[in-house]
Amino acid sequence: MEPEHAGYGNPIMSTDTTGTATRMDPGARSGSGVPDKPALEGLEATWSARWEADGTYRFDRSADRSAVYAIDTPPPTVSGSLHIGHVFSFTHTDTVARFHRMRGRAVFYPMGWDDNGLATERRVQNYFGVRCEPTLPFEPGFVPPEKPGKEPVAISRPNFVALCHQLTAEDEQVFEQLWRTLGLSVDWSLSYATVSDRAQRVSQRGFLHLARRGQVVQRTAPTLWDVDFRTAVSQAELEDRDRPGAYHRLRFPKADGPGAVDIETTRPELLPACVALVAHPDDDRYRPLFGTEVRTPLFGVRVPVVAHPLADPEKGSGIAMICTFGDTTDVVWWRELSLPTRAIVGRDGRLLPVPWGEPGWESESAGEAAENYRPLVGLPVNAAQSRIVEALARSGALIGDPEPITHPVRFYEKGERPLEIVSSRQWFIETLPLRGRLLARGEELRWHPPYMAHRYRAWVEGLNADWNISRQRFFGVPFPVWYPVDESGETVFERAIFAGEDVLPVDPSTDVPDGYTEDQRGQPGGFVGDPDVMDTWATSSLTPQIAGGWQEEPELFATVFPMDLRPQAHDIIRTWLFSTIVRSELEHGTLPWSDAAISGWVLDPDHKKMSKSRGNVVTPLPLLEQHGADAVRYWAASGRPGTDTAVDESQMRVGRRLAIKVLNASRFTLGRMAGPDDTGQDPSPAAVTAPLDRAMLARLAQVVDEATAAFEEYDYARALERTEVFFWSFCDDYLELVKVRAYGDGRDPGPASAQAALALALSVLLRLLAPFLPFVTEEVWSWWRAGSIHSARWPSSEEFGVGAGDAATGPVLEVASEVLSAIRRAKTEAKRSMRSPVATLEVTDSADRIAALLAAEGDLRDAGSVRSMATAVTDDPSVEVVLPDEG
RNA sequence: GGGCGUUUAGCUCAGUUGGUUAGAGCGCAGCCUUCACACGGCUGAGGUCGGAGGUUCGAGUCCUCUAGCGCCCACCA
Repeated sequence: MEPEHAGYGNPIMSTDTTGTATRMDPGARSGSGVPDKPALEGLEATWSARWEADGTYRFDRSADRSAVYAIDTPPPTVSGSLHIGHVFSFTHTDTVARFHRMRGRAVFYPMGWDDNGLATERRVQNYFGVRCEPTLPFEPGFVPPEKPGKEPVAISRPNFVALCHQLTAEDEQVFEQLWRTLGLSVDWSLSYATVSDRAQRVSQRGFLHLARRGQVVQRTAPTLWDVDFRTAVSQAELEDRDRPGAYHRLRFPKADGPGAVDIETTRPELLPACVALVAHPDDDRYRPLFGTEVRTPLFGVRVPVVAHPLADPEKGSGIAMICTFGDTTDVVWWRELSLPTRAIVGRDGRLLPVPWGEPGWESESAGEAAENYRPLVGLPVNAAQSRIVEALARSGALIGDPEPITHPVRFYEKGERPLEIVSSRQWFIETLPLRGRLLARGEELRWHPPYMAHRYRAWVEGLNADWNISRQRFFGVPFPVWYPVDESGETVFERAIFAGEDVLPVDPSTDVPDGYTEDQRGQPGGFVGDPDVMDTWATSSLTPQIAGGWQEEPELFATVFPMDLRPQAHDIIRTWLFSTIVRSELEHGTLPWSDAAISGWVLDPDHKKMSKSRGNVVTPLPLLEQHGADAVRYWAASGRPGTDTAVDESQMRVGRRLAIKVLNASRFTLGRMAGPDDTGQDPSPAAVTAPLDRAMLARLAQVVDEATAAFEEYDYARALERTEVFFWSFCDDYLELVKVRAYGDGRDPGPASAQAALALALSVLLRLLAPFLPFVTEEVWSWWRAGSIHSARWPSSEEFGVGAGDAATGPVLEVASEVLSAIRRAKTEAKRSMRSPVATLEVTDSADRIAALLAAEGDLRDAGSVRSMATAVTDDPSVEVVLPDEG
């Protein structure tokens, strides 16, 4: 029993007033609290409300660390649409949470909302028809247009942020309702949002700690840049997309003397930004050129021919132009070869005006260069390319026709145009020096399934840049930093003024650093706030600290950190999982959790990846309404850990059938008992004496062990499968076999044994199924037990004691079931009713199996309506069923 | 280019240290209006386990090679 949750009482008394569809008129019930027509409809509403009211899933803060099971829940992006994938992976986590709760752990299972970042900004822009214009003043009482107009309304940053908060709050309500309907055993009192003050404090404090230790640095460096969003992005947010392009063969005349060098490029528009040509040091074709100079066509700039091992002799002409900056290889070359910078692409993706002939832009024909460049200024890179190719063709520097190719191009994962690389000032967490330690943490973490560790390792080994955490956006956690402005009005970035930890969170655009006053903002001798916000992962990487109350609730944090489980999907190993390990390593010198359970994707019914552009995204609510939460959970829990799984409504129908079977089999089982179960306790296994009953319990004990072992390894799918297989055979065979005997008055050893076995098995089976089907199991539990099944203890095979079978009773259930099947087969082939009698039954088999059969003879004869039965021991097993003549 | 996963009945998938005639559900067919369940039950027909080779008394299960599918990573001129 579970004395701490004895408050449920009997639902006949306590929930009839709710008038839910499952509740029949009390008069229609059988005596023991079992409804006559049990049904699934309405269970979600009834029980989710009840769990909330009773605090069934409330985390026990007084628990000892060793008794705590803490989950670092993935905060869903509330600005995204509800997605069946959420239901899938959150169900997996929930089954694990319920398992550990039933095993007696205090489960720390918070819900987080990721309402940070670009996704929210975009949704707010579209939803309200507004755009953020940071130069505008705050407008108190601003109300957005009822319907978004054609032209977005420009509003101030504070107004924009307010709308972000408003919309995310509404979205969070929708999500929470979905989660409650799905039956997640979350402690809703622990919810957090990534833009909350608390999350901002943690983010800013984490940043300040890094800054104090010199682990975050500000640098002006070539930065991956999305020209549409006008923000920097990090390596983790890149993705490659195949795009059409073309090799253009360009001729560079030698600067001194006759001759020329031909190179190939897909980005001829970057020719004005060319700072060198590069070939492999061992490439004999170009070796004589190393150390010499060539002139860029059209612009007449002298650039050196240099050697670097990254140049691939096989690619193109084997010699490439280095521009500042076309891609990340250019950055490597530029850095390692100490080349000058000639940047021509602005932050808006258009070509900048440049001073030909002046320092850095020396040209042997500056006038001509300026003439050739002028038409390009202000053009987007694509248009500039067309224009410059025309000019190159006219000048004779373009050799042959461009050769179309398809090649991978870097994009921001949420972006629509290829990334450019611009030089800008950004905050970086220095991850490159950490690689060794991060790899070791990856080894230390227990991955489920284990092969997911490869993805992490590949990512860490492939790191080529520190983590840029600055974003030039509006809605996010600001950096708690200001900079002095010197007397000449220049910002002195080198002397950053950090906020004190006691005043967090701060917004440097409205708060003032110590020693200054607001009227000094932006003035010579005054200060300016850091205009950027943090990368969304800079906050999400701290979810264990945010949820666990780091530095705010020290006792809580000590109790839950390091956490036990990080559940997440495999697509964000390189972002969320990686960045969380980085932050924990730097701040705490430990893993943030011991285990990571990686779930797969949900694919559409045709096994295609779901995406908005394909229009095949499946929303969960209609499925929950049609099939019921337990059924949808059944489908989700059938997906093996880490495996991509298709939306499969037929699986949901199977789940629904299972849930209904639980209702009916429970009703039947409880109806077999001599009277209402007035003890509220499982019967003693000692009461189970009949060999068939003992054999059934022995098999069930194995199932308990298997399910427990599977859950301990996070293999909820196996636990479900083992339980389910047993449950169906329990219904189809065992229940049929004991049906008649269990009708007895309970005083004979036979009926008493059957009734005890039924009650014990039902109690165990409901508990095994509770993590998967929380609603229907709770409903049935409420018919005959006090308290929530979800606070009941997980079954253990030790509970069965003497009830667990021994070798002698082992095959009884198996043999009896097989012979019963043979009887059914005979009746089916003869097209008889299953109730029709069997005249004689003759069974031959080995001595052991015949003995087992005889041990269940009475049950078998009852179940099969067998009039006469004969057995013989032979080496040739057979079952002969003789039906009486018809009529 | 490197790596990971996957390939078992029409479909979706189990198959845990290699061991008797390869399992389930769905779908399909037939039967049963059975007193827990027609949102049901029973029974049945369907695979030789992607391909080739090897190890072994014995392989879906281990090894090698190979093909298809999916994914991850990569310096993408």
